Amino acid sequence: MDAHYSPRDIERDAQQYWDKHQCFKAVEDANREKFYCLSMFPYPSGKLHMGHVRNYTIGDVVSRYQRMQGKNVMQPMGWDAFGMPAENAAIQNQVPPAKWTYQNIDYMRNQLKALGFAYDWSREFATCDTSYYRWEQWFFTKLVEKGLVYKKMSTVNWDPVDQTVLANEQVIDGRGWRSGALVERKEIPLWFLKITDYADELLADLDKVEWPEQVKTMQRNWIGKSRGVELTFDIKAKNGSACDPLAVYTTRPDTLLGVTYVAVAAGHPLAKQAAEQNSELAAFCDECAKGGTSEAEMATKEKKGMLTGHRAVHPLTGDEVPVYVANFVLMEFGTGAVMAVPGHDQRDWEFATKYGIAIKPVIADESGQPADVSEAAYAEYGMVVNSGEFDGLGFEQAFDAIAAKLAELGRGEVKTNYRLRDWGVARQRYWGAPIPVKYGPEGQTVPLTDDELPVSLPMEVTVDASGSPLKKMPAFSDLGDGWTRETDTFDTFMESSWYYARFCCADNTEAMLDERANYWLPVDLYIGGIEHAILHLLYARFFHKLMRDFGLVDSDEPFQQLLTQGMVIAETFYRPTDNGGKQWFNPADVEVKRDEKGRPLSAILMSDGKPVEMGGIEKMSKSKNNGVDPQSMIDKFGADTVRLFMMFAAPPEQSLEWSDSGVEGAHRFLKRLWRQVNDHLEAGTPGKLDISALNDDQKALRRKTHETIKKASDDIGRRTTFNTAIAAVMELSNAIGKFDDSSELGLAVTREALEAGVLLLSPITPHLCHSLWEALGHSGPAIEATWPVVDESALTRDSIELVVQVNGKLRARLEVPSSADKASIEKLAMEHENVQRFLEGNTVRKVIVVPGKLVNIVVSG
RNA sequence: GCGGGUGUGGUGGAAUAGGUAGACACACAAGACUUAAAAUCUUGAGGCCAUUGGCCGUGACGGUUCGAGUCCGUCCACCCGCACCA
Repeated sequence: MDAHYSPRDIERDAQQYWDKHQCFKAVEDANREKFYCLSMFPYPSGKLHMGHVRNYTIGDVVSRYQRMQGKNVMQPMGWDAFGMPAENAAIQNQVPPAKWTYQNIDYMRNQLKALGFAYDWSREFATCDTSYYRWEQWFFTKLVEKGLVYKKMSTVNWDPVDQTVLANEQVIDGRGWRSGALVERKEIPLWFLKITDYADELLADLDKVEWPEQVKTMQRNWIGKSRGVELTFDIKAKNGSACDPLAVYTTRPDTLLGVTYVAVAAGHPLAKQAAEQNSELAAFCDECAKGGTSEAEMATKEKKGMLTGHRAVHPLTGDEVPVYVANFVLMEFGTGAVMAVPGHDQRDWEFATKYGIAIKPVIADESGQPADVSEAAYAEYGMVVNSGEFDGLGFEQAFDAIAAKLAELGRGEVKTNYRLRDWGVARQRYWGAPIPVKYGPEGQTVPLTDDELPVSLPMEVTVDASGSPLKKMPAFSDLGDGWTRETDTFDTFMESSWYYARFCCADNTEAMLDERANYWLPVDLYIGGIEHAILHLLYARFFHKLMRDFGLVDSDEPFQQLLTQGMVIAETFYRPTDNGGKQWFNPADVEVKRDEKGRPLSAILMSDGKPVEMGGIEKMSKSKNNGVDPQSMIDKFGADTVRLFMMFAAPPEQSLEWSDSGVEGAHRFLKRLWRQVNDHLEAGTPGKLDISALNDDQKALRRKTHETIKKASDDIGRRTTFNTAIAAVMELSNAIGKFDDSSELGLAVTREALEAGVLLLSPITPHLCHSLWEALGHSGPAIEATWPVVDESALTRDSIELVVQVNGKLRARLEVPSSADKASIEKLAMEHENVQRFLEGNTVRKVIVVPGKLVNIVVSG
């Protein structure tokens, strides 16, 4: 072998070998246990960033490990290719989105190949391929037939200057990112999928998957199943005209007697009616329509309200309470109105305090007295008070009694509610899959038939910032005879909701899915960023159930096990632009000045030497331009070093602030391992590994070898903590370095240690290990080798170290025979000189012996 | 604001079921090799005091326990998500 480690050559050779032998082509085989390992496919934004490298290395390590366990592994890769950045690039650089996207794909595919990921490239596709989205269009028309699709009015962010719909991301401080205009909320008709029909199953089936508990919790909270009461207040209109009763939903009917006002959304009929004769109120309602639609924006903005002049009649007491319009109540959530109990809801309390509305406590605190609500609301459950016939009841009894009373009066009923809302899938954008619907001259809405599909997106297009280009293309939208085509396209979450299934049979031109999907599904391990914990994963679960109910797949859930990778985050840098926006600069182009403790103080752009603002540390993204391109690191150190360093930096689930200091250390380790194998081969030919003839040092190294196999197997196979597996192999390498024995037996022990180290590392640094395995004289490639097996007999020790504590503080270390019993350990511990010092003048109360670990002597004076 | 998470040396992190805090690295320092540098190798190191050793120390403050980085409570900081970024 070459005495010098040259990644460029060995990585090329290994990749050529895998390619030539089609090592990673996955073939269905009913007789073998399958393992479908999937990493979330990337948006082709231009270049890979470190978050991708982390994600895909994790997937590759697990795939290669499972392969060495004898599984039939499938690891595909593709492109989540529709989305806004392609349109933004088109506006900026006049490149058609398709061209831009496919160019990016070509570049990024090469980067993935250079990193040596074990993908079955024969299954690759991009979601912007007509051959992919045509099946999505087809499936959508089937969902329309099943009644799972409907159209309704919905609110979007409207930029009045650019005359276009904005994504939430494009609304910054309530203004359009490009125009700087104040964003308005606008109602337009949009297509929805009935995900709420599946809310209960989506909740219940979380119990069937092996996902991190935190992700399940987030999904449960998102679905937000609650039991409450929907009730109505009669309305006495200001001008005496007739009004429909006002419906509200509450999970706290026990506090019903504490209602002191009700609030409605600005778009609520009651608000509109009141505003007709009240210009001040009309102005307030207009103001409520300003700003973005995101929930975060709603929840953080100042709570404001205004009296409508209407009065609401309490359904139980008959008391009248005022009706407000409030900017935090939204028409599309629930009934568009809320009852307010300022005594027992903090938001209501703040609103009541601001507008001088009465606050009435109707729940007792721990003392049994009405809760003190003078400083804050009391939101705990407790005994009902100040509520007439319901006084003295607890939460459950009060809930039931008040619900029963309302039902008896015909004023309300118990209702299960979900926070989850139906999925709006229509986007007013060009670069997405066209929604396969047409509209007739008499206002008909008709899904396209099979022979009218697919609807291909026109590729020749001019994109500007003002609305969807499809709307301006009669060649696309005008079907003749008064018929027009839908110009909205699908939410890109649609494509990412079923791509995992299409990978199983990506070459099928006759059907969306075939039997191969049932061979591979569910995905055994799905790996991706924690930022997808709710939306993408929930939509994909929903889509899977839709496909199941359509007979396309057998399973209930798409992803059996989930590994949520922590974000790779980096500092962001920007300069304000003239229209109030921000121009973001890449960390690679910025120099940061730090104080003596390493904290960043200020930053300058290297190209002009002028300062830039620091925008905080955030996940690497295209929009904030803080993605670090791995390419220069690959070029300098090779793929194995980048993979090793990435896996060594932190455990997968932890977020990771990017810094490339330390990458040299990872490279140094690989060079050392290379040299160790080389030195070993030059030292002579090992003899037979005669275990019974080993001396103490040989036994010690052999024990280290098998301890390492044990730890690394557990770390990779069960814990997925690759950093500790790498540390263990580094320890083994250090032990080999200190082991100086070139006897035949010594070389045999070293050989066993080196071979174990090479195989344990091979999922992480596959190219290097491919070469080393060959150099160690094996005829088959490392990827065909089986995972090393622990020899339990090598793990035994003659003596072990125990620590002795007195009152929990470490006072001595003892070397005792492994066979020592508790009594003799206790005796040895007591006799230790330093322990004696702390026992002196004290009485021993208790001695705790934890076998193999420690002795704790509890004393008191 | 709401939901979910994280917080350990100068830095990344380790401690897996409540039992030795700081494994393994990075950076740093000293030494070896070298005309020199790089590379490589050896050694050192949480802080404070000290001779064996001691005291303090895992974001802050409390609690449970023989024993807490780990469990519980309150608070602080940061990260992720909040339905049109993907």
